Amino acid sequence: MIYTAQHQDTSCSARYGIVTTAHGTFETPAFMPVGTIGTVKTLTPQDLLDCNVQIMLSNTYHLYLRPGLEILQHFGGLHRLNGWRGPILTDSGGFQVYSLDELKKIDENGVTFKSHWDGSKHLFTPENVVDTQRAIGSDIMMVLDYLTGNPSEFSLADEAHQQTLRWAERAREQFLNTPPLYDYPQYQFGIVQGGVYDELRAASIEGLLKIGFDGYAIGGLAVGESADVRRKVTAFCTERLPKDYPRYLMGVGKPEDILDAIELGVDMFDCVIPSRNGRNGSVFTRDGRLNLRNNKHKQAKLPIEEGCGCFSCQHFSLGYIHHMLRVNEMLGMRLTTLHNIFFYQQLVREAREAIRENRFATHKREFLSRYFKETG
RNA sequence: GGGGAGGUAGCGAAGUGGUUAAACGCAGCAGACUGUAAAUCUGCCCUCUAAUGAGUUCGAUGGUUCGAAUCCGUCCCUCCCCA
Repeated sequence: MIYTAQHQDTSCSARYGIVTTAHGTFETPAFMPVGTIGTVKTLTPQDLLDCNVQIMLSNTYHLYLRPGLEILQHFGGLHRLNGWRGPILTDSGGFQVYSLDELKKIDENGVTFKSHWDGSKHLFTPENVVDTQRAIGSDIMMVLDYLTGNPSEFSLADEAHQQTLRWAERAREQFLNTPPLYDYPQYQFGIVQGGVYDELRAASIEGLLKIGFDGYAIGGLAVGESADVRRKVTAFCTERLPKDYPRYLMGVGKPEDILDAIELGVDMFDCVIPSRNGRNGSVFTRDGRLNLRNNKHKQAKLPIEEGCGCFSCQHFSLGYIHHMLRVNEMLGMRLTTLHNIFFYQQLVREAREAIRENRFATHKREFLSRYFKETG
């Protein structure tokens, strides 16, 4: 049991907890920045610590292709390769089934990808994805799942969820029958699929619980559906997932999406938004989103956000970061990424505080009211 | 003084008689980004219009032609080579 419940908010379903892994603990609700190929782009592990990151995410598909299993094992796992000594969760490559749509082929055995690097073919099975994550040495590994976009027809969503479930069973068996390659335990999460259909989500959860995992993820959301539908499906799932296991909403999301899901009882999140949007010049503040490349910021002497404790805001003006971005200096992307990751960590940190004080529902309302308020 | 090349929208640069308000790139203006094929992608970018649409353009001017950025004359201006 890796999840320790600490406090249940009395104003909603939000909860505060601690997850324990071989590389340390992290508090939930937690946000995991995405370091697909082994790094959160532009940041060092020390930067992540400075942003108060407690766990990062990486990707099995990408690491398998490069640097490859041999190198990963040569170094003794991803932690030793990339220098991040805290917990790491690896996605299975399941999302690539969705995002690399034209480069994949699915059958009962698994997924065949055409590498986006060189076009070479690679078979991913539920079993070898576990093996790969053993080589990576991630603290939490995800099962290989089959993800379709929303809306998907019932029949397709049904097929994907059933395939995911059969794969989950094989993945769990492989996990239980293989030892870790390094000297610490790893854990494995199952993934709920079923599109926007309650009936399928219910069946998916039932199947996963029967197999039994160390945590449960809600997959197949934030892939086209409206926020209302996402909220509805998320609520349906969190109500049925066991209380003593971590719940992870995969790929979500915007600050408002994360707060929504926390309120419904989700514990873990990951999303490329803070890092990718940062690189693209978009930053988050309490008063909403800002596009730093916009001309109106040229002369700004204040930091991105007054009072923000991040490295960027402590040392640089918005006008300077604007300039860095305009001239395509790497520092610009680094400073926006630093700010956004810090902002996201602050978002969940404040959520945790609010939960412990039984005021999360109010906290969320107040946050969103300011965040979406039109200023000027 | 002699010989050669050229002047196209903010810049660079296509186009050399009609489907050209004029390719493309850059710059500029905005928008998007949800388990990262993303330092990416979209849209706008002569003037007026919310839009449909209208108006004025390809150094200047005068011609040829049903029709010209594209052909001819004259002029202005750049750059290169030789003296």
